[in-house]
Amino acid sequence: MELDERKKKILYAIIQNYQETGEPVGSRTISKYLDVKLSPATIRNEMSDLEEMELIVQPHTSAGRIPTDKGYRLYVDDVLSEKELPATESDSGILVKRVDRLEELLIRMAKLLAVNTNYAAMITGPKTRKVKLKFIQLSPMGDGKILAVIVSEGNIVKNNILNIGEDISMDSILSLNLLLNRHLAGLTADEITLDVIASMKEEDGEHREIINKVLDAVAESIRKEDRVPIYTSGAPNIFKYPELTGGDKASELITTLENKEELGDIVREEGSSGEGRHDIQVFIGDEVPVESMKDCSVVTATYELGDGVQGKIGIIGPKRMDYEKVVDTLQNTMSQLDSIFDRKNTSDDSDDGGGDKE
Amino acid sequence: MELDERKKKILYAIIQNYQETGEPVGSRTISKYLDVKLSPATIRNEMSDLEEMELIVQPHTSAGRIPTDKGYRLYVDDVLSEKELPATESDSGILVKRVDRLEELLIRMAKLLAVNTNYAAMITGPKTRKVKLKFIQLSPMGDGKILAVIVSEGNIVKNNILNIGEDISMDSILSLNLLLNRHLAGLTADEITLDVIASMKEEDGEHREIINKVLDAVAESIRKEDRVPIYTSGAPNIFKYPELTGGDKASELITTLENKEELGDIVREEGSSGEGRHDIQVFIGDEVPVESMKDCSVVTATYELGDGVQGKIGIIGPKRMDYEKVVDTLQNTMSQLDSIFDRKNTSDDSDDGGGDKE
DNA sequence: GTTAGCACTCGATAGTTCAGAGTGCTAATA
DNA sequence: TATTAGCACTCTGAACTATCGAGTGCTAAC
Repeated sequence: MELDERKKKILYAIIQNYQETGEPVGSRTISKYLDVKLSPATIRNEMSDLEEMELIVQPHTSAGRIPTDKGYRLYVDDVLSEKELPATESDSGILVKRVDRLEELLIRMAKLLAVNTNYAAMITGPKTRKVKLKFIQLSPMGDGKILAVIVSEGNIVKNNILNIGEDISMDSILSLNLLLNRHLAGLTADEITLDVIASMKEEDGEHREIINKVLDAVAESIRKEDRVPIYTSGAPNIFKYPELTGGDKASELITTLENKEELGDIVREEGSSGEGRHDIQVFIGDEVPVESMKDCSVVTATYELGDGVQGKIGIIGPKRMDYEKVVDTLQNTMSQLDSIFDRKNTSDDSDDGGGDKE
Repeated sequence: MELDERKKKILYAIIQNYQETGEPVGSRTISKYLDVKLSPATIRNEMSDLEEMELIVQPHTSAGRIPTDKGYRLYVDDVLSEKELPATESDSGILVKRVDRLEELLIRMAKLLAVNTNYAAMITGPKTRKVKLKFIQLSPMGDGKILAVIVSEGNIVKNNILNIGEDISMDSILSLNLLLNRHLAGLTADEITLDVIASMKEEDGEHREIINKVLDAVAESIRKEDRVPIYTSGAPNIFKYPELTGGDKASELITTLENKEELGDIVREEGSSGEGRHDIQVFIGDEVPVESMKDCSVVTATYELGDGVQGKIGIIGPKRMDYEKVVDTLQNTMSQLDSIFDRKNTSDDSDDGGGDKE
């Protein structure tokens, strides 16, 4: 069967209507909704065809129709591909201020997304293994411990406390700092191999033993960090959509969003429709690789903070989500993240750091 | 009216029964439940009295009784005051390993509490304003920025990126480091007043202007940190208690737990029943100072990581929560936190840092 | 090809009935 | 005097029924 222009129009009308109401939509409604004048009966005939094509279904006889995953897929692919890059700068300026710390920025972004879209939002930290090391700074903490501050490209700062077991002289610390930075600056975590460490060990002067210990600890702590953090926000938004809260669904969804482990499956997944810039992907219903989200759709996008530091951002909502708006919002957010980073050098004053989040 | 021993027994039986089932409990049930033999009729008479005393109520005529807030209060005060400090070391050893970073430790503790109790858990970071500064380490980052690493008593590490606007020489950094540590080490955030800063400014040698800038930035970033972070875990546990999920309750609760701001009201509150060590407090129903939690009870405790570094930990559940178990669990957790800190010096190897959480 | 008309289906809502749990009261009992 | 048995009464929740209305599919007319 052919999907002609009129059928398409009707399908989209159904999708949009269902988007707003969450109720199955009938032929009479569409008849009034469409710009061309068609009687309900005609619509019914067309609907019957659409149903045969598996683009819409009836939840039960004598209810209106709702779109199937396949119907959504068609709509999403079609409508979103026509969209130009919006390049609307909208409100970027207002939101981004006094934030210098990545973690907090990401959490804030997620929150913003959730509020703007009325869906749940998730965001991952950047994959740090591909980020270049800027410098390392060791400081003695007493008690046989050393504080290692590791700063990477993009001013991503990490603290590790190394437990060496014996105290170390100030001189050794200083020469270690020099040694480390001389060898490691500019490398990514992936590039810091055992060979590199070994060649550093060759070079050290006195205190060979303790220095080796420190080197090993530093190397390990740099290389270990492979689990990217995931933040979520707006989980309670799902309560706005009755189709997501029936039975135990709400509970399961909230659990998934709180635990976050499974969410990793989404950001790892290669979506079915790569969408140009920012690599926007749409998962609809069963396409979502998380069991508790088979009634949801997820839209993800990739942000990049220069130098290949990239992460994912995602919106989780009902299948009848407003895909257009979500994609717009995501693209906007991306632009913001990009621009924050671009003007990083000219950004304003200091801001707090520390392991706090609210 | 007098609350004699028998009435008390019946009240407690009602509370315990209701705890298990979540259903109103009738006279026949209690009659079978009690160790002494009493007919349902007798129980009914007593129940009638208890109702008059506002310790129990009927949700409707011809349903069993459920305890009122007042009834719970009596029970909690009575039962918990009789408890000895358990000093059960139980399973502390297993859980605490390879954690050296406070944030992660706290999150893990919250998760553990949530899993063990089947309620929701919250935990605050320590109040850092009262923690003594151990040392400060400045490092140049380029682009007119300086990384300030601030280490406090208890190895609480914070990074602040200071935006000075102009680059600064290595020499200046070194002398600044010396200056800062000479003046500030051992002081708490509260003690670092404008006077202290002023006296440091007096002392500097050359580059007076830029050094003043840095000093101001450092001082501000130390003093600013007054919002303690709050972590939660196990929010989805509330779905296990139907009385918390009726209507919009679940949504509101989850929202509160996600936003966390309001939770601050609980930890700030002075509870009505200070309970000896660890300062355990129980809020029942209306006593909870958060609107969306008027159907809940909250049990909080204070942990202390030596040197006055303290924070709060809390369990949020239905009013029919198992108070005894919760208090036990909290006390256990406290002991663990204490002991972690005690043996901090002998703890094992390094662990990851970074702003990650899962 | 479109539309009007009509019989039909089915879900949701409201009303009804009914069984069961639980009560309060009264009178009998120890 | 305290306890208990007995009984009438109340109320909830589940099951069942009737009804309404939205929406359909089909047929026949335009």
